[in-house]
Amino acid sequence: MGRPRSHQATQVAAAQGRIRAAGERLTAPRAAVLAVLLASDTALTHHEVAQSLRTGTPVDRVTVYRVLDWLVGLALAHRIPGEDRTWRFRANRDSAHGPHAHFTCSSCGRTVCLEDVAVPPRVRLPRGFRPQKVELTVQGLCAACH
Amino acid sequence: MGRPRSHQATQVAAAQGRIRAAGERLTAPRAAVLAVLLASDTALTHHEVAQSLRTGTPVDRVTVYRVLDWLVGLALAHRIPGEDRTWRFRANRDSAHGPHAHFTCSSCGRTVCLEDVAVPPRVRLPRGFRPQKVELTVQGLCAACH
DNA sequence: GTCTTTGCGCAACCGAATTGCATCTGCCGC
DNA sequence: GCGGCAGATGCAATTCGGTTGCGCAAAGAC
Ligand SMILES: [Mn+2]
Ligand SMILES: [Mn+2]
Ligand SMILES: [Zn+2]
Ligand SMILES: [Zn+2]
Repeated sequence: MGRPRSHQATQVAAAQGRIRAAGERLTAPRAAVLAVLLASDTALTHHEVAQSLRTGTPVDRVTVYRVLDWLVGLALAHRIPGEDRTWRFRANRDSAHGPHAHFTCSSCGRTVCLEDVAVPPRVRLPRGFRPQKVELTVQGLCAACH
Repeated sequence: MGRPRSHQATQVAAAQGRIRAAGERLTAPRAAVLAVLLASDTALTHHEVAQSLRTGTPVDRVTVYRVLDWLVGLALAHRIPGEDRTWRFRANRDSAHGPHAHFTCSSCGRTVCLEDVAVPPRVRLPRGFRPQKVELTVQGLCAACH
């Protein structure tokens, strides 16, 4: 299901380029993890990432966690909180991508970015409250599970 | 900090009334948990609820979980997903309360309902996607942590 | 008061994520 | 190319929020 395994392999070079461009230390786990994210059209859990790496470049689960965090810190990926209390990760494609909504299928768990749905720019808060981040999440059934 | 302990005690009668009105079996843990929620002006984690019950009516943690779920099922409370992967719970005050946004302080963790901020009623989804629930969460600093 | 149904407490369990620490390795300076 | 060192990895153990199974207790119907 999904695209051929080769797609992920072709993303390794792209991943290496991005890591180098960020002026960061290039390692096999980092390139491999980022390549997995780049090859996916849905946001992935750490578990799904580790699974994808089983064949080819096995990476310790802890390292997967650390690399994902590191990617988020560098803004090479973003982290999406899930109703099931697991983070999901997606590579940031274009550098000019703003905060957007997310959709999670309550049946299959697939999470996709709704890139064209911006989060409400202004929310009325109580006096003295200062906003930092706004999260807009839609739960429902995806086209496949419909 | 917060209001006097007595406030929680005064809510026990109110809690009993609500449970009876729902036609459900009345037990000490149920009334105690709901009373804690009613006495709080912020949404509480299961841990905070259990903590509140330590003195007075100690309730097993599993029972707290089950009662909270049960309250949500009866629509006597609602559950708020948190960035820190813990649910928070708040009693439903007025019967006519719709879906609303929530605010979580990234410093002290306090979560409040933004009752007057409605979630976006319509979100543009990909073809074949069917929405079920929309969650709007703001993270930032509350007045106390500002 | 008895009976049945349902909730409670306890202990064990689970999965996601984190931490501590020893070892390894990019990559900078030479 | 060749150290050397800061920083990344792997492994084991741990934390933490939440769940499950089951025997016992008690609510409330009669
Ligand atoms: Mn996204
Ligand atoms: Mn609320
Ligand atoms: Zn689906
Ligand atoms: Zn605060």
